Amino acid sequence: MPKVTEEHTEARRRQILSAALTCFAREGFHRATMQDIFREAELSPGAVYSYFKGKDELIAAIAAEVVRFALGLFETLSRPGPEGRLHTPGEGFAMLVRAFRDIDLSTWAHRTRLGPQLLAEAQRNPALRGRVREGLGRGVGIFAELARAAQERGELDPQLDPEHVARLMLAGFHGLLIQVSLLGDVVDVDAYVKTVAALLDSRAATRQTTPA
Amino acid sequence: MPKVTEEHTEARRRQILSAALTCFAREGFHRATMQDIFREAELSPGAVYSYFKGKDELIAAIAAEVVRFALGLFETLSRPGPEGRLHTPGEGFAMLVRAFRDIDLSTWAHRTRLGPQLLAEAQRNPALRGRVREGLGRGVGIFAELARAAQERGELDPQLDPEHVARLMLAGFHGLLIQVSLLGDVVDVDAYVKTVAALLDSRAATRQTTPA
Amino acid sequence: MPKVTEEHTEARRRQILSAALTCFAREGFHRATMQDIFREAELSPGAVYSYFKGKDELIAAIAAEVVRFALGLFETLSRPGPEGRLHTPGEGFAMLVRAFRDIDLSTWAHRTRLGPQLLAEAQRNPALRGRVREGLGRGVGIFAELARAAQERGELDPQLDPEHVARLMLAGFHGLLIQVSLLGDVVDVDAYVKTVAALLDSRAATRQTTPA
Amino acid sequence: MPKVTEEHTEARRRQILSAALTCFAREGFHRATMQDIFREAELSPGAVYSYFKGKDELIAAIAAEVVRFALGLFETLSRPGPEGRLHTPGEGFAMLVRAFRDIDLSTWAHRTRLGPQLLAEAQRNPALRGRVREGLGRGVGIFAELARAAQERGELDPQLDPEHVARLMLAGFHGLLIQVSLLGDVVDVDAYVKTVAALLDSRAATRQTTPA
DNA sequence: GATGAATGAGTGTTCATTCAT
DNA sequence: AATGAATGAACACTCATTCAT
Repeated sequence: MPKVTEEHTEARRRQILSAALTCFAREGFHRATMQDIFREAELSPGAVYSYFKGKDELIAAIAAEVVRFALGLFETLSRPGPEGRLHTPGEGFAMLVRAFRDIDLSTWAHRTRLGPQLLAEAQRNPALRGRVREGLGRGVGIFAELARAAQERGELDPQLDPEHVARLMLAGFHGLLIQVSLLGDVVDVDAYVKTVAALLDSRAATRQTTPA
Repeated sequence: MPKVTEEHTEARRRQILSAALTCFAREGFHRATMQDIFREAELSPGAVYSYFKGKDELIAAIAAEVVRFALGLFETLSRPGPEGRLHTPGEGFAMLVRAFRDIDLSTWAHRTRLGPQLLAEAQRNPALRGRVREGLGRGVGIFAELARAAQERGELDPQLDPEHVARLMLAGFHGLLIQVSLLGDVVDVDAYVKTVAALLDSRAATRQTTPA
Repeated sequence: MPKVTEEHTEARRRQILSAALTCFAREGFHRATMQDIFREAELSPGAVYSYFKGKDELIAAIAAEVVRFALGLFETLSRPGPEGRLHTPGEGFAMLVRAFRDIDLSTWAHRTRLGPQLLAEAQRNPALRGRVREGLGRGVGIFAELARAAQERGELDPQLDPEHVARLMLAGFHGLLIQVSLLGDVVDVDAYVKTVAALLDSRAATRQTTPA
Repeated sequence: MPKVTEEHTEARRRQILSAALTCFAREGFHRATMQDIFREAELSPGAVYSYFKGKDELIAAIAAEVVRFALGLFETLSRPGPEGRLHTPGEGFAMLVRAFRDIDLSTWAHRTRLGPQLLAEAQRNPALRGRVREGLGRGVGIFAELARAAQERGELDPQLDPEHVARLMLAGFHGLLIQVSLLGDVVDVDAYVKTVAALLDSRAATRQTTPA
């Protein structure tokens, strides 16, 4: 009992989760077997099962981590930037993509594979579904807020529905993951982000000026 | 039951494919068992296996159909509309979503579930991967063309990279499927399409005017 | 009813049996499927099933044919040859091998494969077992008779047990089929026959000469 | 059940192999199901599959054991006996049959059934085929050697082709298995062996006397 | 706490056989 | 008589999970 500290426990959890993530990204949730994970983690079945109740819990834990990451990011996005105003939608979008690309708890390639799988799996797995919906809802809320703020500052066409601008931003992100996971480096992520941001932001500044 | 031909055979194929689609949409490719499909199709294992070589071929056939549909649609999009000019990107996007929503070979709900699954599955399944990549490539090509034409007509900011505008359009579509599959009717598809189209099209008319 | 004559019926039976024999020799009794046979016979399942009750009956019919052939041959062997005396064991052995090799109702290669399979299958299949035992018994009987006659003529060591000489002759035949089926042309059948015959017969030639 | 090793593993392998051998001898390779083997071994499917990759490997392992046994025996036969000379062909034959009859890793009845099946199966199964050919080749080589030595000692008719005498000896063995598997105790194995040995050996003694 | 051999329900698939036409 | 689409029991095999040590 004194032997095993909390740190040890947490380290083991991370070790297992990391192995699982690698396997899931490599093979998909269903094709990856628990044996694969035991091997990747260099741990016995019993060891893994004493930290997680089963495969579903492993998937859920990974999903939870991804969603937690996203929620934290949204939180950041909802706070004014250094210039003292809320980020523009374009800035927000760029920050989302970049933050997601720069985490180090696994490679960008792994994450682009995992994202679409998680999204697809969430359709059927109630535990995932709740979490993912929460993340989605929060994302739409934040981005809609940015859009509304931009409209108020006269930087975005006031006729556009902020909620649906927000949905497009999320879609733009999810769709990017899909394209990268299937096409790899053919997709120039930076150029994509720049184009999307330009489309979202340049927008109404123009508008505003125009009519007058 | 001898001397049955062509129509009968084709009808059976459709019956099986339709049952498979229902099961895959309901349970996911991996969780759906062949038994589920036999039951849904009200056919015996042997009957199904005499039309398709196995589960993989069933998945491949469904993917092929989806991709074929998309390619046909892209073909339509690449031809000038009634006004004698190419469709604007916004029109193109709206046509894509609406066409996909209005096919009747199964419900919209089924298709929104199937899409993300197909995209996720394509990561690991080489047969799917090739097809999906082809569809993706063609889609980017067509939408980029529309974007370029719009730029030439002075309707889209010439600074935007047409390829990445096209990628965003595809992403906007895939992301929509994801959101609808997870959130259901919470998503107002028509409003979404209108917003995206407005964002894509209104654009440069304004721009044009601005500099002055 | 008038349409289909008995000849027609018999021709169909032979057509089916011949196809089955080809398939069984090519794939083995268990691996060969009824579908293979339908294809080989260019006949529908129903057609085949109206002539034979099932796969087992097909196997039984082929076995029956082989055994009938062997029994006919043994009958011939049991009758005195042109010189007015019974054949020597060596002559008998040579006649057995040559007769079996020269039937034309299928190739020698087919028959060398079928033989060992039939013998193995007879262990478990009661219908075959009875027939094969009958053939075996008759073979031992005939060859033992030849051996006894040779002993009486002073051409074979009288100390040898005729029954077991007969068993060796049959074994020499079955073992030849095995070797040919596994080694193909590596086995020089004629040289083998000559050697076996010499071993069985020469014996007494010596003997003959001796007394003098 | 952790920390089990070597002996345990080897014991399990033998337990499974033994169960498989029993089932194969009882039902034949194809009719025996894996379920039969699980039941006979009193083990679960997973347990069996963790020791052997599949049914084919089980068959291959059994074949390997039989061939290994035969090769070891041939090795023994190729060495001079107590009298300082090579065994006569008749002695060699008797040793082969007796050694095969006296192993205790399963009953003689089982082995007489397995032999012909293995020989038949080897026709189609390339893995078996290679092994069996090797055993056959070695057997012919050894027996031919014994025959040649006997010829040199003046104990065997020098006109006989040693290779084909050897083939007859192998055939005499395989054919014995066939007869015993089909006829059971009707066959007096000892008398058979004595007769065959006498035929092979007594031979030239006679010869010797003749010329004079 | 950790091990890993063992479990067994469940999977995708095959194929001898039937029977409406 | 002949067809061939359809059946469904049976098969080989997988893999998430357990538990004696």
